[in-house]
Amino acid sequence: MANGGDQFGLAERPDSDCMDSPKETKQENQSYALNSPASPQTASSQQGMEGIKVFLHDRELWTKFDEVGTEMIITKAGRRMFPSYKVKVTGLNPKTKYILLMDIVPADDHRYKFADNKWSITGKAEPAMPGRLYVHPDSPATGAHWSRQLVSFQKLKLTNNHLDPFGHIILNSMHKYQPRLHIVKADENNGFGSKNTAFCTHVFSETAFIAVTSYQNHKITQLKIENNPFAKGFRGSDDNELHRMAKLQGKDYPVVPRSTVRQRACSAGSPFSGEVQGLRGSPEAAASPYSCENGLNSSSPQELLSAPPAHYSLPHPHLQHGQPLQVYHCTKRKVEENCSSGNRQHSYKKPFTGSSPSEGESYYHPSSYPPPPPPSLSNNPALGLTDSPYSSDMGQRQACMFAGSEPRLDELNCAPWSYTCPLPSAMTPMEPYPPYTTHPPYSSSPQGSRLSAIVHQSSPPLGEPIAHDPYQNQSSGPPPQSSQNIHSRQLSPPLREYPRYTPNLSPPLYHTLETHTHIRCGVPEWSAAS
DNA sequence: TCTATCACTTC
DNA sequence: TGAAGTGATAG
Repeated sequence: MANGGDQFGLAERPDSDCMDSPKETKQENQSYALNSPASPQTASSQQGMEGIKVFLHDRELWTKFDEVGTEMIITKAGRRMFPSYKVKVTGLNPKTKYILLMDIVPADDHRYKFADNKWSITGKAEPAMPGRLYVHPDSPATGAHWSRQLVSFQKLKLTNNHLDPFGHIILNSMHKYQPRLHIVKADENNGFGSKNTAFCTHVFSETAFIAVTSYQNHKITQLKIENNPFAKGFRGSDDNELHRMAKLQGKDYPVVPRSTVRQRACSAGSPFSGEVQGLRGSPEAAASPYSCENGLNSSSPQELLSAPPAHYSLPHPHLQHGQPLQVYHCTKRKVEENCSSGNRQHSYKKPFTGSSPSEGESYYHPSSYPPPPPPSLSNNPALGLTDSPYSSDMGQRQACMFAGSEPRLDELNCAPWSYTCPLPSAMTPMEPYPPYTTHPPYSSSPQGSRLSAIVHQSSPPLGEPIAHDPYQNQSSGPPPQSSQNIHSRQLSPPLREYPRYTPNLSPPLYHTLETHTHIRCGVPEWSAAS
């Protein structure tokens, strides 16, 4: 791959302030574990999170895009990502319930432009959009469930509508982002956010992308057309395309598609070759994700919530491309801790690039950094996910989104975010986030805190040190470890719906959790997990 | 840059 | 069969 990371200008890697440098953190294969220095408790706190490994599905395809400089269309109505974000997860306790969710955080604080066939920085990023979390519709579900098959986030949609009422992830056009996967151990209520919530975060640098309202690089257009079934109609090696175009234009004669022309013109070099090259860092690393494990948060989930989004703030977190992020464990620390130090900011900056680990390697992320952490889960009922994961209606289940206000890293802090769970049906429109404010008001609400943290963190996280996971990256194959045993799914106990979310969480909640998130009351079956 | 609309596709 | 996801296109 190209230089991965550079394409989009991400050259820098996060430093380690907060986190240990990748190297340090990196632990070989297994590393994800938690040993993050930061967390003292790693062992215990991380309760079972340490052996979790995540493999990006279709890594090769992601890598192809990454090498060119992945672009994702964002529309007012919401657009799916392609390639789709799908992962294979192993190392989960079959009986323990987990909540899988994603967030997409700013990869740096720049605004990009595509000119001269390449991406370049054109200024400072706009304020981050409200951070939102996309909770996988099957959540909460047992480790057996998640391990059994690929976990797909293909229904996740991206939008540029700051007031989006559907719970889609809100992004700014011409800005670079990094998707992150968070695996959170469900609490007694099948939610997350409680104090001892354990979670880990995985980042695949090759999934970084620049959000656009229309494709800038024709190479990306071509890759999308070639690989996305829904774009099949545009594949036209034959005359089909010309005929189609002619038809569209109402002409009898073949017309050369504009795109074709344009593409040709551009195709010459890789766009990103320029300074800003790719999102990704080293090609090699591509597959691996890095994760940061957070073992547990001691702090209540809420704390997490409260954490601010980090994005911008961070100095550039550029992730390294290619590198796997591994999990950072933020373990137990309180948010404050996480957030606090100023230094941390820099941490992000440093890209993991440095030595990007080879594919195989993974870096361990210390969780320390404030936010990187995952989603905060909240105790809130709201956040609680109730349902039975397996319920037949899964289809119906919708993913929940949690929104935060802004994820800013800057502050590193702990500003709280709001999250929402939008459900299409049930969603309540939430309020928009406070527009770009930096700190959301919500900050510290207990309830939301953790989530927000995650959310926020999300942003920041990128910068954070990430661990690379060697394994993870392996695109395909997950290591054997995953236990395939499938435990029967436990149905969840009766669900409880939660009352809508209240203000405490974060103000902007976009949505009600109700739907998705119902929380259940006691069902401790999984408790054993750790 | 962004949006609405189009024809085409998958599901 | 219709809903929904695609990139292309014009404005």
